[in-house]
Amino acid sequence: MQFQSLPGFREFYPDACARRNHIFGQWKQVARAFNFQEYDAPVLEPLELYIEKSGEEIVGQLFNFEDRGGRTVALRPEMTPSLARLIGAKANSLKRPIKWFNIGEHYRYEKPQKGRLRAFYQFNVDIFGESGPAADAELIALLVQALRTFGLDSKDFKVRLSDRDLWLLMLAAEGLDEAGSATVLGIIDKLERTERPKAIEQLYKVLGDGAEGFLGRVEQAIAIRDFDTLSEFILSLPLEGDLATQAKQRLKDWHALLGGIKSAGAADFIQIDLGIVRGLAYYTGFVFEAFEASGEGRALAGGGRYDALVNKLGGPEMPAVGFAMGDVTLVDLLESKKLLSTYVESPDFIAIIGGAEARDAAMSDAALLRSMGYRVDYPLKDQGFGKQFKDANQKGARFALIYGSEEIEKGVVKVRDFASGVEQEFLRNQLVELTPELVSNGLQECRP
RNA sequence: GUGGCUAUAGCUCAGUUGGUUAGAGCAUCGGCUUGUGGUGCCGAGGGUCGCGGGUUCGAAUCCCGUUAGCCACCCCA
Repeated sequence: MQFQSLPGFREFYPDACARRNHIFGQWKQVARAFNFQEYDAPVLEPLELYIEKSGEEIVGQLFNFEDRGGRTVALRPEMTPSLARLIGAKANSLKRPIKWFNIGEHYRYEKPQKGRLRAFYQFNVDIFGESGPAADAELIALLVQALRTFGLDSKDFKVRLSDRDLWLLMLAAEGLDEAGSATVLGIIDKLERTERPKAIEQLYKVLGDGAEGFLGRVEQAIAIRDFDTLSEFILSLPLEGDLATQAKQRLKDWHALLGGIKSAGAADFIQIDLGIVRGLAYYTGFVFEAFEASGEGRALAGGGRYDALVNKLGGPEMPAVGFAMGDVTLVDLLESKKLLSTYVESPDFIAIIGGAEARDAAMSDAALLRSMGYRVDYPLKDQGFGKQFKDANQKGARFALIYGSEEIEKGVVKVRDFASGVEQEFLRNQLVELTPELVSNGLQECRP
């Protein structure tokens, strides 16, 4: 019987695993640089947690089952509900702002295809306890940095920035109530992939004869790419009283957000684009998605504000903003831009062993160097010198430790620096003292 | 859930109108005297040609079915 891995699940051979760890390392480093703290949460959760957040239809896309105790459970498809629970449970004792991140595997039962698997890693970054746009700016700056750290620049990706609050104001100006707004936002979210007549048909159900004119105004809004035009557009909306005040305040928030992003050096990566709505109902303010600039490929990351979710999942009122970045589309992009190399680590030392007696000496020295934290290897079976040197080279060793009968007799080991070709004998009983200097400087050609 | 494409060695692929025992490169392993460098030379292992049926004297090749993978649509927290 031949076994294969399950569809959409990956196996990581050492080179792939090293590459994955490199990506995690970069993510982690950026999160640390922004002073976010790492947390973790269970991979398996009660199914109800996800239904509560996203509704029954979610179940079709979950790895869910009944455990032996009769509990209905699911592998986590995302981190946010677990995180919201963690936050909610200790909300009153956590110092704010709460800046947390996680890197973990997530699972969705979907048909695997390009950029999308059933098991994937996500970099989740969130800020809780700060409702002002400074938090959104901080998070977007981190998102941009988390992509730039791989060598991607503003020609490679953009962060499209939108705002559900502005949309709600625009829709209020159109006379839509809350329910109507929700429906229309869903349509706007998909506008990019919908043919125009079809969109009008969908809008007609909510707006009647005004659908086509409405769509025109929506398209006008979506085309806006700079703040001044956006500002003008919003101020020209037929809003009165409280709504007009809200609109002005919201523009101030936009101004602050864009200012913050600019100060963080991320302005080149931002593209105002109200076409981004993000289908999820729980988003409440600014929303954003990082996209490959070419327009090809899937979203690299997505996020936004979700001020109501912690409360909805049983916690106190807690403003929140966060994003998630997946590893699958990121690796696709980095590969296409040739920004990934090989990350397998090479040994510091490989012993070249002349015979049985030499083997004892080599193993004893290897044990010593290993205990000092150096990466040391030696051949597990006796082989000719030529072959051993060849192998040492292929493994990328920095130094050869040569143990032949002459060296053993003298109580030394001959060290060869593969980079310079220089060899020097070291007294074996002085390895502890001499090795740090050797590793930091290597062996150089001696000049008189 | 719908559609398209593909399937030959670990990987990338050849394989003629159907014709002996299915090949190459890379990779792996061994050898080229137990004292010196990645690309050199010699050699070896490794394939039920995805699987099942059919046509034929004869099938990797033609036909039918099936499975898996990839890609696109749907969806995408």
